[in-house]
Amino acid sequence: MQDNTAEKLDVNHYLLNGLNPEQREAVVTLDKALLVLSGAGTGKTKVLTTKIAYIIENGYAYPSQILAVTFSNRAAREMKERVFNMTPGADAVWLGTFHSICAKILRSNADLIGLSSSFTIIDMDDQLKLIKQILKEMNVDKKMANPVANAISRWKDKCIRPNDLRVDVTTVEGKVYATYQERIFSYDSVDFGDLLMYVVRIFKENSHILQKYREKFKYILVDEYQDTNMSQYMWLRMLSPIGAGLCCVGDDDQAIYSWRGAEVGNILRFEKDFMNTKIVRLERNYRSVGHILGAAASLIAKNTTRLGKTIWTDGDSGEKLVIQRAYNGYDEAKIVAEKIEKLRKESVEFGQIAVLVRAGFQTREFEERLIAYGIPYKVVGGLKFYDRQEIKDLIAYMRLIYQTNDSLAFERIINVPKRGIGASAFSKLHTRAIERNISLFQASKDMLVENTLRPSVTASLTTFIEFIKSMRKQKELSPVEIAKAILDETGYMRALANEKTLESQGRIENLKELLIALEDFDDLHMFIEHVSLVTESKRNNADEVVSLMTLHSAKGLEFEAVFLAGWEEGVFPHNMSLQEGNVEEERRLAYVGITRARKYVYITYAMNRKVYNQWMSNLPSRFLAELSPEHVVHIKGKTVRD
DNA sequence: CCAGCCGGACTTTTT
DNA sequence: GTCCGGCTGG
Repeated sequence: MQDNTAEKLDVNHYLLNGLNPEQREAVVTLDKALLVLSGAGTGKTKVLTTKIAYIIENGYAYPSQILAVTFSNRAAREMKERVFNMTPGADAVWLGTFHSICAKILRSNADLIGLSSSFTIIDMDDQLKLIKQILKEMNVDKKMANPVANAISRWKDKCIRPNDLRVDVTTVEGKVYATYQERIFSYDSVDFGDLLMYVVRIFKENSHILQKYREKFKYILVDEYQDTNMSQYMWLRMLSPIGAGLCCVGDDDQAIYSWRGAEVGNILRFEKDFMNTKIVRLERNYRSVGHILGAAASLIAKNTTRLGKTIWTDGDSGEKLVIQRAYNGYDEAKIVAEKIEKLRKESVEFGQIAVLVRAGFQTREFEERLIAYGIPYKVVGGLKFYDRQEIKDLIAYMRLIYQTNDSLAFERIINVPKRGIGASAFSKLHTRAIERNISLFQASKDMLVENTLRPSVTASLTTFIEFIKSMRKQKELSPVEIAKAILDETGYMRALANEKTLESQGRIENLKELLIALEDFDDLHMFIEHVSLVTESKRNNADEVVSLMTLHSAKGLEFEAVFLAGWEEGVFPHNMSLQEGNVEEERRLAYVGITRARKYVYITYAMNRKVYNQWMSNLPSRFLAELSPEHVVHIKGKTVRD
């Protein structure tokens, strides 16, 4: 345009270096609603990060005018790191998960919903507790808690509120939903689904707010678009009604979250939804050898509802996929462990090896074998650091100190460590809180004034309440100091130390670890926000250990060698999916699994397997037959038994 | 109120 | 098998 064109071209040139033509096109296309269909291993993160840098470096927008949303914290972190390396000033970019971005927006507009800006974000644990509570009041079997929690989440995924006609109030789920929503609101809390639902509602009901954000975000980038649910879609459509400046990256072949409310339809419908759209396909794969890509392509081709794309490489065809039959689950784990040892001798690092399974519980059998073989491993996505009992206890104290209305936190710790306030005393407090629609903390204070509780309960409840109050007063304390005071003054640490078991030892270690992590935070609120939204601990990344995880949590990762275990009908594809008639999603899961590998894929299946303490024989997974024969080798061989 | 024992349910995937 | 929750006796 002007005299600085040459300079701009130089900048462009520098950033676009090393991109293939399609990637380049995806980066420089800014004036259209752009959908980047990005096959596995085709460099979508590279495109996204380069695009952000490109926008900033060329001055098309200020960093703060760019919104980039991902699904996982891992993806957000990776993107942040890579963008920062490319361009300074990128820290002003609104880059984060859907949930963290929404939390940010909701905090600055909480009053419009009737929440305080310091509302609490509750996790699934609290959610389930609350639902169980409500079920108990309704005299319904607690077994319903999980189905109810699920139903509520699915409604929220679609921005359906309790009074919506689509909620059938004659069902348990519908009834609980209304009470649940009232109760959680009275606690000044929101759950994951609320984060999106409330922001959508704010946008809908306050056009000036929506307008503000629309003007603010000149460019919106969305990662894993195939996994967006209805409320995320509504959210995006409101922020970018015609799709100007919108760039969605995704792969319909890797849509594996329908059970969580994701709608593949969103990506399939892209061209109809927005004006002036453009689709760029990234098909050139830089990750895997030819046989792996060939096998993956032949499998996914069996799906009927796809936009269609074929990943390819001009690199080596490499080794064929190995399919091996095992006599039973035990043998399967043994085969895998032995093969891992062999790979290690061929100098494949442990950190470059992953064992992927369909369901979380399947990791146990492999853990046992790996321990027996002395192979170091980690279970990814299993018990998360912030999910551990002792960590949640400590955080509950901090939550209560920060926000005394947080009755879920109150309930968690009122008798932890044991201070003689058991079920009966608690139930009195709870009843009072419900009757007057006040927090448990307030109810406690009231009942202490009335002095209607048993003397021993009065004494310890007073101590507890006073402790919380005094911590609240000491504003100058840092989060670490607060945490130390909690562990000390409540006797929590002492109680643990007295147990002297291996388990309590580990818990103490975990708490110490948390204290170290706490040093990164200057105020309590920042830390609480962090733990509410970030479920994984960032460490353990560089460990040279074998990764054990579900296919779902493997998405976005890559390894030199990948073991895909339990390929049997009923296990994978899973029975539930078969019943729901959702085999295509299982097939996509298989596709995701295979494409995690750079060089080696080993697929195993067991003829017999113990489920619920009962032996079952399963047929080999249908997916095995769907892999094009030219890319695989079968080893039916001997059954290895001890 | 609490510790310890017993019986049943559990297993799809998670921000 | 294991974990959780309910029941019972101290």
